[in-house]
Amino acid sequence: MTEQTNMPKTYDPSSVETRLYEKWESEGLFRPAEHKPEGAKRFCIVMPPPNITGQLHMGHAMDNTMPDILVRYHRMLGDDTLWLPGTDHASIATEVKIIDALRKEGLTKQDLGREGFLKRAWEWKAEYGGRIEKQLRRLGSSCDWSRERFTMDEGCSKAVLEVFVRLYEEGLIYRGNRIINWCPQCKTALSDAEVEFEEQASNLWYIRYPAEDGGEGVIVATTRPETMLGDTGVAVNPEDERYQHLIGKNVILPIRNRPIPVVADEYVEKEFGTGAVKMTPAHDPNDFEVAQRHNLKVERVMHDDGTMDEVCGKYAGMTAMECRKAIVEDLKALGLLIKIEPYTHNVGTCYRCHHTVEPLVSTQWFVKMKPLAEPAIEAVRSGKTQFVPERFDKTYFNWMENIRDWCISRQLWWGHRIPAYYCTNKECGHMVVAKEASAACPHCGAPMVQDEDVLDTWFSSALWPFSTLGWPEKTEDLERFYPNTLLVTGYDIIFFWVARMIFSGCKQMGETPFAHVLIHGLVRDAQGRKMSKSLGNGIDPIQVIEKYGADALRFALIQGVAPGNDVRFSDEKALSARNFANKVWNASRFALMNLEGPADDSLPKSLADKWILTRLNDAIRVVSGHLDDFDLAMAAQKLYDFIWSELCDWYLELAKAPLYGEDEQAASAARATLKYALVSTLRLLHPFMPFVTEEIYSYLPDTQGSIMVSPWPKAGQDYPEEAAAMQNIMDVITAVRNLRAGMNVPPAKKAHLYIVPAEGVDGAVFSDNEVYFQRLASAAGVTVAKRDELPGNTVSAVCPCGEVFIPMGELVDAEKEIARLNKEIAAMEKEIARAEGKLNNPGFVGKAPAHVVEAERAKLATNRTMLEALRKRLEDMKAL
RNA sequence: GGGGUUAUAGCUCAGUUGGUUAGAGUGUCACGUUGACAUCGUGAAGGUCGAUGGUUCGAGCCCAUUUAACCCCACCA
Repeated sequence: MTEQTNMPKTYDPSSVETRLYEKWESEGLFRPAEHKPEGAKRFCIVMPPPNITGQLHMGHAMDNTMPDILVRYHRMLGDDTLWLPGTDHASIATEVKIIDALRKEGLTKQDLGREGFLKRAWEWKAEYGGRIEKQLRRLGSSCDWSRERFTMDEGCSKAVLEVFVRLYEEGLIYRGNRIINWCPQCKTALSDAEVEFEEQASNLWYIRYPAEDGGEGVIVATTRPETMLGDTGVAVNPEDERYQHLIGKNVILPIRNRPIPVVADEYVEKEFGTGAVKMTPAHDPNDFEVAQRHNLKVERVMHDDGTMDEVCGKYAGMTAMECRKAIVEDLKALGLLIKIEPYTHNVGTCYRCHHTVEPLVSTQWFVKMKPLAEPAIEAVRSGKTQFVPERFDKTYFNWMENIRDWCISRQLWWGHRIPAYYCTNKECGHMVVAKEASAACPHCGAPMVQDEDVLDTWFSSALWPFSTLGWPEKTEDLERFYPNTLLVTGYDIIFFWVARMIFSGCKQMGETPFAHVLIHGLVRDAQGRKMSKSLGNGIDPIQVIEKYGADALRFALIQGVAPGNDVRFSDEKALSARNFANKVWNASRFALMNLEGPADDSLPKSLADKWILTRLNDAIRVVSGHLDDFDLAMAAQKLYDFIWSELCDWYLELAKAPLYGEDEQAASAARATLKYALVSTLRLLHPFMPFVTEEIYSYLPDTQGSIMVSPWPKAGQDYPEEAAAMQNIMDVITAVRNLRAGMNVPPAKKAHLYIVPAEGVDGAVFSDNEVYFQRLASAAGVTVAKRDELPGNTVSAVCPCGEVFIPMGELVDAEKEIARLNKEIAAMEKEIARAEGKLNNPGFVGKAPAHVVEAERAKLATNRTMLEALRKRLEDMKAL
């Protein structure tokens, strides 16, 4: 060792990560240049904004690790790189949390009033909004915090107003009384996307609706007897012979004792139930549509809180469940309940509180989707936006092509208030939609009041790729970074977010918001279960960072994951990644101990030097290629293999010879290569493991500034011949190790090697590089020999480049050696037979590409030589 | 009902446009502390790539059928 290094023996992430991040941030390294550099390519990503109420979870860790790798890569490439962070106000999720907090103080949101509640919400945002940002920093996210945005900040709110008014004026936003999903718990409307279906065991109740003329009438089957109070008709299939006589007539709705018409509609399946369906247009989406076609009345029978309303008479005030019970009892008493069948069906629930959703008719605001969906479908169909992996475009098309109008109003307070103003004069009733509040009605002059509702939280996040860049103003950032290059997010929010950003971008900007959408899967627990609060199986990324370091967490998240697939996260994975970081640390530590002294790049390079430089070039090409394809897992795998199996296991060991040797020139050349290879490798690894690479970089001599703004490595000169020669040496070393291990020879016991080169292999390569065998194969020395010059009592191995013999004296067990040789011969014969079969096949020789055939021939020739050597060797052994 | 994913070593998973004798991590076994690292090194054992059929000179990879598990959408009351 020429020099002690002050690098600690093991890498301790906790002592460096925060310090490095603060340094990066304070030096402004996350920010793009003031203005776009001449000729630079754009690389821009907007961060999926986490909810302000949220705590960092593995989904966020994935959402941020992947872009960070790509952003750091492109920054090093010299691209005009921006990663824009921000947070989401998460209307319903936040409001629910605040209401929970209020309840603990014995308060309701009504107690505070709208203004008081919003004040409270902003305080909440100030308190918790910062938490997630701090946590994102711990991951190493190199986003430009100076451009950080919030969906309810002034600029984003302005964008929301602009879009709402524009769409309204074009007739793409309208207010209507339609059937929507209502959450009785959250007391708000929901969009279709916000309803999750759950399978529930229930019953199918068969109820008789007698005919008006006193006949038998019809039996309907229903899963929701309580909604019969709102029935305004019965539907049958037009072709159903059983009911022809009833079509156009009335039946009597029991309990309410009113006549309702029987209508014929294709929607009804003859085979299901009785083939007759009760129509409750106000509380069932399908019934609502049938009712539209047949002019059936729409009558609500339920309050917004899910209890039965006044028209229900004695049932008023009951919950749906209480009412169901009572109705069933009453129908039974009336003799109209025919039978009850067990039945399992899907029930819609609220995606936030999981309360059963009530479909009901209500006046809400909607976005007319068809005209918006078309350009958005085209954007993906034409390839202007590409999903990676591609298969997710199917998910996207399927949704976009079957899209229904988007209910955007929410009966909440926390969010963007709908910019609609109503005249308080009931007789006038004029409505104005405008960016500026209207104080007086333009028609009658009466005071105006603003709509009470706020917008779906996804309405504002749909604008994120451009609202964050300053739109609707024509800012330099908008010009410079729109369209974004890439969006990275999980497949679970393709509908909620990705799809809506695409149509919003197409509509407002006239251009799709991003060229690529990189989709990742869910992070699951070690058993493959979805992480959830109720299961309590969530893994906290911060705890993983504290235990193993952010680099380890990042690496564990992307390593060995096929694109778009779910990932199982386990402690073992993080441990393995931590060990890799430590390996890199120690390899660097070794290098640093030996970099003291001249390092002359112009001196003749050793075989090992030329080999590692060639392998490094390969790593540079492969890693860059995978990053260009967004294949982070493959890039990480290549780095792992190159660093551990080639750089550390071979090159560092090989380099010890010149580094510890007497030859100053050789040492100088080795230092030059070692330094170059190490710096290049650290740069390649930096996007994946930013902290450990930066920390090492700071210890290296002659490196200035931060590794994160150092240039991405470019492949240099290749040395194919020397690399092949080195590979031959490595093959022999491996064979020798193999032989020795087979005989349990301890490393301390050195042995002389006799190498008989194969035809066409220059033996000088082995003798000139004797030192490699001494260091790595416990060799006392190497003699390049002819077969007839060999000593007796040897064990041997056959490599493609020749044979190696080790005289092991009494250690040689002839019987064991013969058995081993027989085994090898058998394997070789099998392989030769395979190759011969292939090459004797005229189809293969005729149709396979020339290089494949050539490779097969070359291999066969080598194998034949090896087989011959093995047989000879067997003869010799038997002769002993 | 429609769409999608997964099935490869004991376990967890990779495997790029079809082309050497299918890889890694982890676990197991043997040996080892050789002047970066035991968070390590060397070596070994371990797989008829879910099944069947097809296309092809050649299939883990492409096609069809099939079995099993899972996910998303639709929502026959």
